[in-house]
Amino acid sequence: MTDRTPLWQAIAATLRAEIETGHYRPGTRIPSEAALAARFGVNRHTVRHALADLAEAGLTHARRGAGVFVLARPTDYPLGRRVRFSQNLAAAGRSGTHRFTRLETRPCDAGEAEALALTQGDPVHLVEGLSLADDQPVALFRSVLPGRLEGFLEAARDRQSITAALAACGVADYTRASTRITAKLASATQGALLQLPQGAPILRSVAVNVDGGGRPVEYGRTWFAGDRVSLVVG
Amino acid sequence: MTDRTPLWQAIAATLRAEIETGHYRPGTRIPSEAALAARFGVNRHTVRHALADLAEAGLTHARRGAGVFVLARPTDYPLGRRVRFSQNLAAAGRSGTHRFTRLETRPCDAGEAEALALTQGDPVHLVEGLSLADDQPVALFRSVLPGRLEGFLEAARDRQSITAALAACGVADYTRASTRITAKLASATQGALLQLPQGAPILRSVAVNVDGGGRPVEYGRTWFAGDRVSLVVG
DNA sequence: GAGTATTTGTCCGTATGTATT
DNA sequence: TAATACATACGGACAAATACT
Repeated sequence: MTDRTPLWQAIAATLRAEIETGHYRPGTRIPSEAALAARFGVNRHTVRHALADLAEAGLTHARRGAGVFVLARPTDYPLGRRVRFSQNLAAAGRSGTHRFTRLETRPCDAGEAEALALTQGDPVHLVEGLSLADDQPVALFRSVLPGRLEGFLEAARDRQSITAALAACGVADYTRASTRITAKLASATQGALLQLPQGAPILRSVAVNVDGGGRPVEYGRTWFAGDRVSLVVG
Repeated sequence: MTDRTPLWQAIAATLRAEIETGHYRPGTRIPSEAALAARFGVNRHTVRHALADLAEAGLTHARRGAGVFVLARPTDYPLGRRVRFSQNLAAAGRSGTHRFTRLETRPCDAGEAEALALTQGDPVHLVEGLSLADDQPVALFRSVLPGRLEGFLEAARDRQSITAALAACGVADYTRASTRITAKLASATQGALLQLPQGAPILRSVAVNVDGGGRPVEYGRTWFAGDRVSLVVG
């Protein structure tokens, strides 16, 4: 019985298995195209065809002059009605932390006013920061909360958690009213903060969270490193 | 009472309103920075600050040497447990259609086998196509379905609908088991099909749909034009 | 900083088997 | 059957980015 599966598919399957069993670990380099061609006894182009398949599936990424690297499997980031950022990464088996880079109270602009059902110029609390998974930046966030929540900023600074700070302000529970997700390209500053090249793909999510009574309590925008995160729905 | 809202915010709000009321239509150019500066009686840099705000919000896009253009409002694409592609765009008040570009049955590869709980080489039906909203391409999709669904391809061709074809094969209802969303850059071919430049941001969603008994019936991958679609959760 | 070797990306070509017309 | 198109596989050459000395 002749084997009719193309060579490149067989090679791709072999490499895929070796990545998934951990023989080639995330972040490490796999052998060069020339080395793989020698190992499988095929032409370099045949190896390239297989590698293209892996890259298309998001398993590897080639850097010219450097080699082909195994990508970390994107951190799953569940999106549900009752999702807390800090819990997500913990659930994914990663050490998830975040750093607040800005905490202030100021008048809101038109967009923020619309999202939070306020009128322009009303005071809002602003929290900006950076989410890290295993010490690697995965997301930038900017949360805007209505100014009626007195003492929110201090609570956020002390507890280093938006959820805990909301609880301290009497908002014990809140749910995700809606989330919009679009793809953008990283700006220079976003790229610098997320340690991505400018022009790298990022996911922008815009979410409005409401309290038990349906009143908006948080207008959050988050920019995820597109290749380090996958948002999971359902 | 003195007005304490910054000039640039007032200008941004004015332009935002003019875009949203349709005074400036998607795809068209808004007046030059110099013209806007003259209109509002401010320095060009103040106008630039306002325009930067609009661009950051995804309303406009500046092209050096050409001008500032109004972007089409992204089509909202709800993601729920029981979501049908064709219904989405209709619900968004747009004329949503899709064209199938490929219909065939062939042995599955390793990744498809894992997603559908099959073994590699088992026959699967493949449906590829293009989703259009108002005659503008918004998404590419590739659905893979287990080969045990006899007559699926013919049903899909006749009815031009995956949902209807599944119903014809006895799968009356199916739900979204999980969806993963990541951001990628458009490849050359994706860009050509979606009428986007290569390197434009796209959303890749990978979904597995299951029948009532929890058996996988569809492994669908969709690539959305990142700036023409926003996925809505909740 | 300069120079060299390595590695991937892209192009040229050739040949063969398979499926479609 | 013949012509055509397509996928697969191999070989070579050079460019571009990177790594290393």
